[in-house]
Amino acid sequence: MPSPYNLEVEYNCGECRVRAERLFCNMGEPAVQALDAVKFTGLYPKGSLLFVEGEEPRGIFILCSGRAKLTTSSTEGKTLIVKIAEPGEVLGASATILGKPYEVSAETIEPSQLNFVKRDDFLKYLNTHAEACLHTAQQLSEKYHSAQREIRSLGLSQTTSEKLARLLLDWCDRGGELTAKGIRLKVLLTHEEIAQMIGTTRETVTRLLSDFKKKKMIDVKGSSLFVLSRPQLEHLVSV
Amino acid sequence: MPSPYNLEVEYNCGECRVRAERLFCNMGEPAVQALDAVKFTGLYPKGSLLFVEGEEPRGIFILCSGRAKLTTSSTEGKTLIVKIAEPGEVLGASATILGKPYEVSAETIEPSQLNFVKRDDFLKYLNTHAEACLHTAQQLSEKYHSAQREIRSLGLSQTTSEKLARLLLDWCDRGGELTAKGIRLKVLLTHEEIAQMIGTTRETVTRLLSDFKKKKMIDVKGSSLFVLSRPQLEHLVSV
DNA sequence: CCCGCCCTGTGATCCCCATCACCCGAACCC
DNA sequence: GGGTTCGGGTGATGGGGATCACAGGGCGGG
Repeated sequence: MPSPYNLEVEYNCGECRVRAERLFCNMGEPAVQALDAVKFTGLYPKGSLLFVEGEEPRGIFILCSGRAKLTTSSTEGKTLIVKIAEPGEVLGASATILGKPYEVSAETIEPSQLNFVKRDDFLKYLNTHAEACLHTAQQLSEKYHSAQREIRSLGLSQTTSEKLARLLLDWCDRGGELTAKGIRLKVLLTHEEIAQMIGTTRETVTRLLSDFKKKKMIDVKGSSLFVLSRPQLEHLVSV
Repeated sequence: MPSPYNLEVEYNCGECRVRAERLFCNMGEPAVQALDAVKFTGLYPKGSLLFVEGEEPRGIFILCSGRAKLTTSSTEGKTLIVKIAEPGEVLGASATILGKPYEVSAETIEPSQLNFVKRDDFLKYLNTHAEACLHTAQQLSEKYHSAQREIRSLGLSQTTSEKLARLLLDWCDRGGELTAKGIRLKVLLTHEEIAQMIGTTRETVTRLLSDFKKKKMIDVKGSSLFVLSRPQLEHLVSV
């Protein structure tokens, strides 16, 4: 099958190979088939806006592959990246359920496959499929959980280096690759975006990273970031 | 019926007068009766710890009356108040659903009635009562929504006065009483607690409040706080 | 090839607010 | 009545980081 953006596309949830690994999608046949019936599969290039903060909820997006950043921004143009969504996550569920405006914006940062379900269809689906409802509750719990982590990081950190250290440690836990040189992280974000993740400025991120380098805690080679001394990083984090 | 702490107690959800107003409890007969069968009603004085951050989830608490503060704290002893929970809210649901440790601590700040449901019972209840599951999803959506607001406030505010102004405006929206002198708020929190809500120090809150007073934006009489000029407060808030 | 754009790196400056230190009044309780 | 505790009010000080300004480097596109 020809697939744009070099994406492996799976149009049929029933045949999806990775379904079992996905918190939400891992449901029994009836629920999956019913989902297949109402969803619209879409392919999106990097930088696609799925929905915008404040907009009335049109429905939910299930992130099948790729990644998306969830952001919120002030009228002054300052932007905060709330979360980088990974495959398997459901985007826009809370707003869709409550019928309130989306509380964040969602934008793909890689070519991505997403399954869209219209609001009415989704609500009907939840009402008729208890299993889907349960999985949605789990998804929402996860989302709340990670929002809570973000709150801790933003509210309890004393200094900006603590926030940055916490972010790096977070990355180690979820995508670190062990090498001889230390834990290798692929950094696909610019300093600007890292700054937006921890609520600071681009310059400060640059300065802190080179400070970490000077102290031999990390090393940067191209888009790879090596964590040389995890203990030192942890030492910066109080909480 | 004799009731400790001057609380009106309702032991029977089926007969609860305010049930219809409560997002979660407003369910049909079967779901309510099943809830009645597994819940334990408890009365708690001010300052009761319902659960503690990091603890394995024992179950959920439904806040029938009273209020509770949800907090998270660093090892250094710094505390952040994440939310003041109001009657009708379900506490500890996300941790209970995921089987992960509670992500916040919950402590009553008024004498409160709470209905407790053990984890296993709650999970069974969700599995057998689709309506309850749907209402739980709504509850979780609400929680996520308010967490998102908190993230915005913590991450996007430029200054502390902005955060404080935002908090006051929030209070106006949810519990303001219109009087000739302006919007009256009953402040039941100490400066210390206000500081913990916006991630700053007690001294700064004191200074900012007296600054606001000097600028005739607010006035304080005992535990009443009058918002004299809402527009001026809004002007401090950029987002 | 060279121009423009985006990302990174760094210096200088300034100000907000955390921190420490102390005082005061009110409530509370031996 | 005299401690004691708790909440509120204020001054002095210092540092962290936002802000502004500019320089270099990689990279794509005309």
